[in-house]
Amino acid sequence: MASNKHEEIAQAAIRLFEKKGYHATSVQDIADEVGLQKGSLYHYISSKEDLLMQITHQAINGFNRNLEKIMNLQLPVREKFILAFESHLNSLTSNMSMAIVLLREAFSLGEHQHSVIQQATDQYLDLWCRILDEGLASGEFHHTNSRLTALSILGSLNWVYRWYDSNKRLSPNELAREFANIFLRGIERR
Amino acid sequence: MASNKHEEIAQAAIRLFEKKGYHATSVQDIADEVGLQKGSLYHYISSKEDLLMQITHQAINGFNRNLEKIMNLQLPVREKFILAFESHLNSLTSNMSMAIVLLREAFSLGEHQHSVIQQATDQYLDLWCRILDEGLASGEFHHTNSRLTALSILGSLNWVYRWYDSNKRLSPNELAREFANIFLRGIERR
Amino acid sequence: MASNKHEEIAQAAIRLFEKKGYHATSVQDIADEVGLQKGSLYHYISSKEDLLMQITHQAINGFNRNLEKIMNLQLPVREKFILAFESHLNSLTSNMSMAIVLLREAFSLGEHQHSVIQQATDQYLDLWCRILDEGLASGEFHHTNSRLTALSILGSLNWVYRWYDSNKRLSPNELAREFANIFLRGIERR
Amino acid sequence: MASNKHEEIAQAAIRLFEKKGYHATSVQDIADEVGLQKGSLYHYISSKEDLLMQITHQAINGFNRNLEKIMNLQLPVREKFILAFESHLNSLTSNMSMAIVLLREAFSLGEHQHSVIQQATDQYLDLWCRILDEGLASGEFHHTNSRLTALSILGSLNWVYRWYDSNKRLSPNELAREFANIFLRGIERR
DNA sequence: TATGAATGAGTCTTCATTCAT
DNA sequence: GATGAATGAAGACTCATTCAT
Repeated sequence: MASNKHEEIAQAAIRLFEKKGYHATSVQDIADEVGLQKGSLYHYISSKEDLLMQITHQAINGFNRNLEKIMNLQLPVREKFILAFESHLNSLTSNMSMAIVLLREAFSLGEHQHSVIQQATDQYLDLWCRILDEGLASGEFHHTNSRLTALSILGSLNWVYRWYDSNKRLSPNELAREFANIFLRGIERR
Repeated sequence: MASNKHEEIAQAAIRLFEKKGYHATSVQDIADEVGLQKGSLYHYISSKEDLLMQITHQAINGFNRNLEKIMNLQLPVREKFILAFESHLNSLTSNMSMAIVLLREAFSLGEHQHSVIQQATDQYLDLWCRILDEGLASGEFHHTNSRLTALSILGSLNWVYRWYDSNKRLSPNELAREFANIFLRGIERR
Repeated sequence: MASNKHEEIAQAAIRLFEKKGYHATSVQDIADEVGLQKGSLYHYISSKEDLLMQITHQAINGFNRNLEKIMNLQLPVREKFILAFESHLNSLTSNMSMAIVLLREAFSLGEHQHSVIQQATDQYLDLWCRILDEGLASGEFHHTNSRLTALSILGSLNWVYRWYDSNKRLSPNELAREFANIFLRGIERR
Repeated sequence: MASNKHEEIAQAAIRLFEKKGYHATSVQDIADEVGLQKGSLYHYISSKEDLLMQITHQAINGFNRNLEKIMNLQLPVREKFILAFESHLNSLTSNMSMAIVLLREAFSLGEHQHSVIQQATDQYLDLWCRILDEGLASGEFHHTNSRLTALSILGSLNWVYRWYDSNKRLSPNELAREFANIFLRGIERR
């Protein structure tokens, strides 16, 4: 379990990376935010990049864990499908900054680290494909290229951070249902 | 009209910004790519940020122009809708690097410049909303929150740069039709 | 008398200073090697430089003590001369790392500390001069500038750490006799 | 041919590396010495280590070149031998600072770079061995382990930087002859 | 138009040392 | 004795930009 300070630093980094971007955030900025000297940070992190890695890793893992839980439920595909939308948007909006860092800044990781995140992201895509394939197998969904459909869905959902305004009327769950409906109509057998 | 050299520089910048990201690309990198000295670049550009601005501006303008052309056609909404998908994906894939810079790096612009791009992006969203509203008015599409639907669509389409592989079987137009179908089924009246 | 821990730390420092050099060795490195925390080291040492001082001091003292013992023997100069070579190379090779730290890193000491070492080193040179002068007085050695000769000898002997390989065929005593022979022939009266 | 500024920087570095040591000399120190900003130095050097590399490389090359010239002369071995001593001490004392950097600081180079210098140093040793072998072949020198003898000689000569005071009565050539005599008597056939 | 020298602020990171617990 | 958090100065190096030639 990470020390309080470490968590505090991570949270500060998330805030700053979201607001200014990874590259535009200096280690000094983070230190200031936490009230430590630049050098002192290095008791808790090994490098700025490693900090980004931890954040993005934690973020993608959250998405994966939540979707896996849903996959394991004994429910009609249709309901799983809707829950998946809800899960994604709840993960996204409940810690929007972290999600933004994942979606926008992971690219700044070094090749190796980036590939680790990429792999976890691919896993997430697979989970979505599995839902679609289940629906196909059960006859509830008509035939589609499930990977393409999943990518379409994920695009819609991930784009949300670019425009979602949490003070607005739409709750994450409401939005999830709106989006789910569009896609459900698009793929359900009539 | 931009001199040849200026265009050459812009192209080099696009390539590099796409490959390494805006911040990770140095002015030196660009100069090397063009075969000029760092200092000489400044005869053609006023700043690195300005270069990014020009690229993103040109990119978003391309998207807007192409979609406007389609809007002005005298065609059934359904066909306009499909053409819009094709237009977007052709713009995107025909100059993927530029589109990537737009979608991924515009955020690195200063506040003011960024807001200019944002405005053009909002315009683009409006065009999509207009298509959906047209369909609603003509009775072809059933009632939806058109802005939400447009955002869903744009999310799907813009996400494409994250996974699209031009060497793969799917042409931009094929992909456009696949995506259009999903959304058409989602919003067309039965 | 130094505690065990203190000795352990000194030994670790010797190893590390020899391998990486004084400047390139961090206090952290030493702490790691001993299995202590950085902060804990300071119960045993007062500073990194002081550690170096102790090591070099101990080293040069060893050389001096051993040579003094030989000087006090009642033996023909010729034999003392040879014993001196043996003494030097035994001191050097029996704790090569320490000798290397003395010969290579003493320069990193602050001015004052360095001068203390320098003084002890000068003493060592004097002992060698005395041997040569004894030989001259007894008529065994022909006339030379004894200081110059001593410096020549010490150069030969101290250079040994740069190339001596303890796994090689040559034992320190064998090497001592080889070197002693060269110089004996060089200075002995025919 | 190196620009003036580059040479100026190298000279400043030599002075500083000699006086304070490589590690204790900061890039700032060098910049100050040359009257440039820290950053400006990097127009001329690629790194501090590279600067050290250049200096040591140039130094060892000087030693090698001079000794090679002597090797190619048509002279009795005895005279070559003496010339070699003179050559070494002239190289050493004519640019003492540079020689000191070579002898004392080359160890601070990274493994790869250090091995390059080491190789050139080994070559230099070989040249000395060849002189001794020539003397052996011609019957002028009696049988010795030439490598050991060469190492003994080089030790004597390289140690000189530790005590030689140029304001003192002894010129490099005089010193060379003193040293050469010691070793000549040590190895010449009677 | 093109150069390349120069800047100076800024980057991340390291490190010897101190000190409250 | 031992810890480990904290410091603060210093480290090498990068970079966008300017400008005299």
